Amino acid sequence: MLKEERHAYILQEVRVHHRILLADIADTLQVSVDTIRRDVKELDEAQLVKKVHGGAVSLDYNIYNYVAKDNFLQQKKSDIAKKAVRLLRDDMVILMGGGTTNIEVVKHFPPNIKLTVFTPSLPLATQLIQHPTIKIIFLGGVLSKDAQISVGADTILALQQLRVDLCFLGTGYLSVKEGLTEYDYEVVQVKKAMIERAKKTMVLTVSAKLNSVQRFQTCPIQDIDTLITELDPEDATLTAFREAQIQLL
Amino acid sequence: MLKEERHAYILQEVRVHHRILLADIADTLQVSVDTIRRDVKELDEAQLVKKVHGGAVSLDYNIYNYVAKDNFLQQKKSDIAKKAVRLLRDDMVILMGGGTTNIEVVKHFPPNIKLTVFTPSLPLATQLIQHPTIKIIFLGGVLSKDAQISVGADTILALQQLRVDLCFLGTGYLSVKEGLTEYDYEVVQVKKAMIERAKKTMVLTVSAKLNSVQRFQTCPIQDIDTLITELDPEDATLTAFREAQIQLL
DNA sequence: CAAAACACTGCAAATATCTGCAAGTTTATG
DNA sequence: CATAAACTTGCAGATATTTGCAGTGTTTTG
Repeated sequence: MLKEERHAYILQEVRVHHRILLADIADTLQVSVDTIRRDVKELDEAQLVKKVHGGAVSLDYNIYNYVAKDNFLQQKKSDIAKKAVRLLRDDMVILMGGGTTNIEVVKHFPPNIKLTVFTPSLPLATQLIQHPTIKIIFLGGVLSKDAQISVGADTILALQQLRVDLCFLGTGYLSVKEGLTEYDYEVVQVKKAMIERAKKTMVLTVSAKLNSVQRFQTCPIQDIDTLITELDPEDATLTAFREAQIQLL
Repeated sequence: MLKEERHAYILQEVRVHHRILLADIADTLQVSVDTIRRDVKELDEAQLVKKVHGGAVSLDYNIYNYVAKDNFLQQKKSDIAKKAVRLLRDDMVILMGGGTTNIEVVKHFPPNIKLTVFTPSLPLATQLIQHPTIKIIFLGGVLSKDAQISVGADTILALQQLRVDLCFLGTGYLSVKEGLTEYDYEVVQVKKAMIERAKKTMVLTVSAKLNSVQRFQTCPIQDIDTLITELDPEDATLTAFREAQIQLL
């Protein structure tokens, strides 16, 4: 194998996954880690990748974005995500909706976890593609420009063929009295189908969004199994949900 | 064996495999490695291949030019995109594959055009979402991490329900003899289905990619209606395609 | 702060390249 | 047609590059 081929392979991997591990590449290409280290060093000197301890990252992939954006709300979402990933086990099949909280969950996926994720969300799928071991099935359909998810009959039909372990819903407004509500009718239809096809439904939301109500109902409160917020499960804000028999994390 | 014959053979091998090993060629042609080395040196000086330690690689595979070439390549892709959008009319229904050239086409869509676009490509859908008047239908399926498009049975089945006006294919390698080829088998299956469901198929590619061949055939040259490159349709490079009755833009 | 993972250095073996040369082949020319 | 000049090819020996490994230093992580 030519050095140039290895270089091309490394660049390709960096383009697709935004980051690589030297050991992975060495293993795949059947050469020593030292060789890959030297390759990456050259690519770094040629300003094609950025070499870091243990691997390399893409130049345009802005790691600082992630930290810089770490504002107050982001911190809460990160806390929610950490709780959510604790529910995951290898070989689970899950459904994920859209929203920045769910994206945060994907960022917190353990690097080696083996999951099958079904999603109608374009941004979520884009985030998932960067994970090395997740199998992603995108639920096709008409793309809603607002929500950036597939909606409509095709999406609902595709959902009806599934039976998954968990469903993570990251958008929407939850209230004890009105249940889960939404302002977009088409999104409601998709979420209904998602909840129906999952054994357990988890709602992920920052506490500020609780007790709000929107125009359309996705489901009554009883259909929600678990509520994950940034708050301690014992927090007084959540009392009403605790009384409604919702599991709190 | 004449030197020119060896040169032709070497160029052919480089076109097909993107790389060669001096020792392989020497063995196949039954001449010394030194001779092949000198041949490759000449081809390198003539800017037809790039000589590297142990062999040679094709120029468009030459990663060191990657950054420098990028703007140049971008200009070509922009030229291709401008030609492609001239084919669009309001209320058309089209299919678009992946690749940076297709993304460029989307960027060149007129702001008010009314189109329905079906696509299995995640990056393309993400780009399309920014357009105000396009109706997008994402073709769902298992997401290929390399190609960033949906592949597999679900995608093919969804495609089989369509009948569209135009299909834009932006990746792949086109040669008169071998037709449209690809290195990813699953992508080939999707593209086959796309071509089948479109009244007309347009291949969009920079001229450097022409006359290259990959492992799997998507379709023979006759199934392609139009070839759009950055070159003038009368350019001598395209003669073989003109003779194959391909419309050139 | 200690263990684990990773990086760096120098070295040796394998492989590739370069140089000069001699033998063979082709081409040009009177 | 004869012959010199130019080119081509393979080989041998010297030089250079690549690669994996072992030993040692550095960074990361819990």
